[in-house]
Amino acid sequence: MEPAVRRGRPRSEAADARINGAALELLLERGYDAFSVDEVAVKAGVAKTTLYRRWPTKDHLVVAVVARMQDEVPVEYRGDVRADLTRYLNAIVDGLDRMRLAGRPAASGDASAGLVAEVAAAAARHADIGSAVQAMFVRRNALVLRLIEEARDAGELCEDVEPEVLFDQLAGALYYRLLITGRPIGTAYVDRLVTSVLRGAAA
Amino acid sequence: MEPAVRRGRPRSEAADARINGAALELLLERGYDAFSVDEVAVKAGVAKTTLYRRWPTKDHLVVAVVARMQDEVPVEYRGDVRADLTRYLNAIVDGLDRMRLAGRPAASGDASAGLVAEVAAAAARHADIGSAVQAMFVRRNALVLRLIEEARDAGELCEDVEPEVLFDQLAGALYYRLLITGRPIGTAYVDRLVTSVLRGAAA
DNA sequence: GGCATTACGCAACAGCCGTAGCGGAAAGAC
DNA sequence: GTCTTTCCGCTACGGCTGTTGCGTAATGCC
Repeated sequence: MEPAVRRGRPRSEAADARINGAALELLLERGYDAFSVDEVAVKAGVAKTTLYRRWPTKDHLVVAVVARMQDEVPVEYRGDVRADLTRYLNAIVDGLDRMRLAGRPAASGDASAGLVAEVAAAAARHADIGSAVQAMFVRRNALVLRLIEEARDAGELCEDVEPEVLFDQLAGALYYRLLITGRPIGTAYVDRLVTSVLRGAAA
Repeated sequence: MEPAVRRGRPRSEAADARINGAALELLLERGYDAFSVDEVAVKAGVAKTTLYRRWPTKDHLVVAVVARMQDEVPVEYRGDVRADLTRYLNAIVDGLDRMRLAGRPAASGDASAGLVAEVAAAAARHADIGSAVQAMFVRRNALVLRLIEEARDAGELCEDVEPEVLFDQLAGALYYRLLITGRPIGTAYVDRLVTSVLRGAAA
């Protein structure tokens, strides 16, 4: 894809590192609105044009920062769909929780959409971000879809279960509560959700 | 709540009407980014300060415009949960579809988050918008929760079904596809979704 | 070494958001 | 009628986003 060796002067990796550090720090402590590209440039000791040479808009920068703080969630079928899905969903919730903004104390259990909502909005605003976000979720979800298929093949789930729909029910409920209704998401809710979803799918 | 009679000079209702018209038109044809408060003021023939006297930020104005284009979705239990829920969810999808931006052709069936994502982001940015949005959804969803309860009491659903969780699965899947994965949402998908959800809940 | 290419820092700019101050207009309160 | 309160239009402003132009630095290619 990308030519390994590019023609002119190479990008300063030191600048990359300083920008990433400054942007991450400022984004978490300020939130999207008060997060300013100018300030990132100053804090990183870099000209603003250097930032815009890497990301065409503030949205692209923010999404890149958020994407970088996403770590892999282990997905593995260990022979118990209920336990495996519960573990996975709880990991997702933890990941979302870690993306809460520093400023907002977020009364315990409160679902603070924070940066997730900004990423969704950025995806809606810019087609290229939308494609990238979708691709990321397709890749992540593929593992869970395989897990569901394995559980079905192992006889834990009905033959005619639709993995995609089943997963939409699980993940959708979480994101719906996070982004729309703002209701709390705890381990108790995850348990209730998995119970409700699996009741119709269990063999 | 609000004092019916206020003290000083009353707000110009003519200005209200012109602002609403101009804002709605410009928002739909431009999208959130290119939608400019200055331009609304010019198009409405009104000073910018008149706008900011009504809405403290651009986000508040946008959310107000979007809220005004939401019409009531009829919810009624007619004795067939599957049909009733399917009808309701399809109405939701239609409503979301109507909020698509004029500019984006949205390849048939494509879920274009458009303004929905912006409202979610605005809710995450401003606590007062968040509260208002949540209250709106609580009110809307209350009708569907009652529908589910009636169906349960009528013996169509299990005794121990949890209406809130069940509804999260349904609505969540739709918004998840719309906002996150961007996968298409059609009547066929709604059918598959309702089938999957009701299978575990049916008595 | 010389050339094309790309990155860097710096400065200036247009457009937008949101605020502040002003004179004047339209209502209620007395 | 007078006073107070609130709205209106106007102007100006600070801060942010994103762009442009310029001189300079670093790399590959010949």
